[in-house]
Amino acid sequence: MSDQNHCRDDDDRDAGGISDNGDDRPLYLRVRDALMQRIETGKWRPGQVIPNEHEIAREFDVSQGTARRALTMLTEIGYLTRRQGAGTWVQEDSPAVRYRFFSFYDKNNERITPDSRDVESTIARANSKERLALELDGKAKVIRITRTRTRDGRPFIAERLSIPEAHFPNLTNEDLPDALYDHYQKVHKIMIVATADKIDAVPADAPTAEQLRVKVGTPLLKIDRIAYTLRQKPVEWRVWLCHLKDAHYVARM
Amino acid sequence: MSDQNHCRDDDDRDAGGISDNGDDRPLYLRVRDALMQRIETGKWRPGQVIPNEHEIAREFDVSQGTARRALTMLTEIGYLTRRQGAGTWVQEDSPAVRYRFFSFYDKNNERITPDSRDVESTIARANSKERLALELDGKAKVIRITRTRTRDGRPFIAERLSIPEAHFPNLTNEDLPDALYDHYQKVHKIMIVATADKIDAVPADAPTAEQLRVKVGTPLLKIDRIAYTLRQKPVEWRVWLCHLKDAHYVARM
DNA sequence: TAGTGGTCTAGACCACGAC
DNA sequence: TCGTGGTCTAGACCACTAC
Repeated sequence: MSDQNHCRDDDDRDAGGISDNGDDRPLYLRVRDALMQRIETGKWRPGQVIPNEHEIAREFDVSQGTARRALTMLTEIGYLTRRQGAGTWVQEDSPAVRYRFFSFYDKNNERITPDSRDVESTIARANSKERLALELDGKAKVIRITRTRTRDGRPFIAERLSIPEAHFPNLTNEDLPDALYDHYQKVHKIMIVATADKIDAVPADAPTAEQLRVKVGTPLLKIDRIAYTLRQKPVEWRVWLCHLKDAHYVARM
Repeated sequence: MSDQNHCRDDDDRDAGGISDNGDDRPLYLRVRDALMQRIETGKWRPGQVIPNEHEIAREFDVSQGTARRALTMLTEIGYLTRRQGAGTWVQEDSPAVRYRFFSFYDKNNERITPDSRDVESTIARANSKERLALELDGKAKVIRITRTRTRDGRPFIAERLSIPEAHFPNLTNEDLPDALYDHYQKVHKIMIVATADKIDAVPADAPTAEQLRVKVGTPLLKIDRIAYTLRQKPVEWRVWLCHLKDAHYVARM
């Protein structure tokens, strides 16, 4: 705890607050991360109402303003929803949340929620591109997954992705749902909070053309994505090749 | 001013603070907008140091925390830069700022700053797509601009855009620089703070192929963008057709 | 009506930067 | 050393929601 407050009694440190354990970051960050952990580990479940800011302040032995700052940050990154007069909840686990990084919309500007098929996964030593993308050392292994994403039963995205095997033990033995980021969070306690996409247009090569049922040379949208955790660590590299008939990818700045 | 503060004297209202003038929004928003206006109108110029938060608080007759909140918001949207121990400045007018919405990078992940040529502009009654995109009524006029964006002298983007004539008087008589958003702000006091891009891959048609010096049918990246002011008003619709050899568009979420 | 989040204040100490 | 922004507190009132 900080000693900078002139009003508090320094003798009661660690009598209910969060211990500093060598963590000299500001209080609001420590409270934020402690609350975040409760959400990520499922102690506080989606949809659940959490204690009000007075109670949180008392629990961590900080002022209401500091607790509030932590809660505001968690609201901004989408972990929490707050409503004046009502309370604070963990963000609902809706399709809109599960697919919030799947930024494809149809011609009516409604979000597309895809299905998947032909899922295949293998484990291998990371190649040079994977080591660069995922910041891995020479001996690291990766899990490679390929899928065909479909929309109303028709293939529209050829997907291939790589993730560090060390972070996702046993993943190859699990049933993989369509929404992988959601799966990472629930099963592997890894939350994706940011992505960086490199985008270009490319002609379809022969295998991709067959996979997406288009002619060779058809213009495809290529999206090359790195996904990051809150600590800015890259944990997934994926490439999408998309044939978006009557649809589009949306980017906001 | 608010009456909710138990410590302040209600009789000194409007004796130096910001008047409410029917504006019942929170103080921090009123202070934010007042400061923003000074930046947008050029009263505070890029690179200039502005008064510290105590002085701003005193000027607007609010607490330091309230002034701070306004300053923090302006920092988050890129109007200001703050450095502990040093001070607060209006954001420098660098190429990185001028082209911050031009999100193209080369193969070394360095930002591309384009040139322009073959600029043409006309004024016309808005068509139905323009009325929809820019939220205009039936009689509104628009300025249409077409340009070829070049990189090291070679064309790589075919650009066409529409803006409401009412917001940009005399623009067709002005020398247009490469960075239009910067021009909008400096000359027309309209600041672009957000964009929404719809993205897809399309084959090059004949005129575009000639403009970009590629074969008909070459895959092009198509970016369909609406640009918004801080008040969420759409003020520009632009379409880019891009042939990105050894480059890519970047989107972050 | 009770309880929640939202706004606001006054004032303290700390970390950092310029001199 | 002095001035700046950054953190933190304690406590007030307001606006809204659920009961």
